[in-house]
Amino acid sequence: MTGPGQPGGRRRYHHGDLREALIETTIELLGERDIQAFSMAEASRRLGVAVAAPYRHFAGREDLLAAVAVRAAGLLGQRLGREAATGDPAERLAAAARAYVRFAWAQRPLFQALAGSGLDKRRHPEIGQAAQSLGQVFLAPARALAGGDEAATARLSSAVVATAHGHAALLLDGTFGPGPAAAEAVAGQAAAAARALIDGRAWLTGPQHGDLPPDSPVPTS
Amino acid sequence: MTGPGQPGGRRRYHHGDLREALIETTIELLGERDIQAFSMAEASRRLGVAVAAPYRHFAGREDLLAAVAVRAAGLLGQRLGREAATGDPAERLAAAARAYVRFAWAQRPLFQALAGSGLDKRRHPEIGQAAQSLGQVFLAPARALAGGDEAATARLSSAVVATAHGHAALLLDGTFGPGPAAAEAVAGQAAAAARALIDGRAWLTGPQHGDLPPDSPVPTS
DNA sequence: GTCTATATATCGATAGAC
DNA sequence: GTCTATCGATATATAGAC
Repeated sequence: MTGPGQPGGRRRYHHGDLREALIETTIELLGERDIQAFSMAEASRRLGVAVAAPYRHFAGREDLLAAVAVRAAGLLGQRLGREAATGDPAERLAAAARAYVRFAWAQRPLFQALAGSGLDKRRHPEIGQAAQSLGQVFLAPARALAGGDEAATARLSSAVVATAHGHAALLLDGTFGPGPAAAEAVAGQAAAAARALIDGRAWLTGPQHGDLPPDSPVPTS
Repeated sequence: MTGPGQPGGRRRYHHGDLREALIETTIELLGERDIQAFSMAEASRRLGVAVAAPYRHFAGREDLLAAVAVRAAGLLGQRLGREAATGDPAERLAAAARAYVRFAWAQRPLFQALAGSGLDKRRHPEIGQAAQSLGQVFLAPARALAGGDEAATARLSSAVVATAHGHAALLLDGTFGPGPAAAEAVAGQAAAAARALIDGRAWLTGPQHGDLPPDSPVPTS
């Protein structure tokens, strides 16, 4: 769909769904440079539209990134549901942790829009809403392991989510070393850590620590 | 030390250590607005110097933020060393995880400069270097628990660091709910998760997963 | 309704004067 | 070591063409 060589860059967009084109181009750009360096102007330039055109569809840079984050939450939810669908509860929880890290690596730009964009969650409740269903993938097997105790369920689920998130964040960080070789190893580490947490979950369900809110399972900025 | 009311903002700096003043003002600004919104110009304005002055001391925005990150690594290392100094190895590891989360909450701007600034680690090796000593606080007790097995030591230490980091990131994210009430509860959760990981560490030391680099313990961007 | 053209303001960074 | 002046790039807002 690239138009004939206009001066000043490829013009892949003519007239159509600019909103959708902007989301796709943003994902593309997030894969090339840091999310902090993303700009509406560059997205406009790549699409061959005026820099002001996106403001007809998004109030600003934050709104566009929030739309990408919502999309990321949906895709991550699909992947978690797919990879953590079978097995006993412990296996499903470990598979969810592994899938979380795998998604962060394979879809780095999307994951960063969801969990590393610094978006203010209160100004973009649609992200938290889209992420809410993600938490169910962790909560359901945790509930089975906690034997119906909702407080214990929340603590186990939160611990596994935090562990998976921490592994993903440090992997993208380069803390676990460069290169794709580390990715699958870290995903396996996250799954193993989840199994370890399950084995030692008596520490999590003890009465010595303050309660956590029961519905707080997913990163959003 | 505020000078007499000059027009256009408080002038706290006259002639002296501009480099140090910039680092302190940057930390102050990071506490007021998002790190993404930090600008050299605003730091200059607040100090009452020209916008070009900082470039005598820092090559650019990234260099200034990297200097703040190095300072953050030092302070975090001090706090970890202080709070994880006593007790048996399991207690020290759990205390390190708790202290990690507490630092992230209490020194949010510094922690974000260290772990959430998106700095390219390869372009700022001094950050990784400053963070290296941090890893020792986790590695030493992990080594005692792993009985001298270096691969097992690295896996246990990495898992605890990742879990602590995940709890800290989601806490700052707002995922665990707003307000300072959540902070200490999450810190306790991270400590409990560390104990659970230790209890279930047989899962981490199994031969079924790929090795991780033995010296990769700390977040840097 | 959708997009272009344009104006204003701010930021990062550089060059040269003091 | 700091300032003035300036450049290029950017976000935002407005007015008007299609």
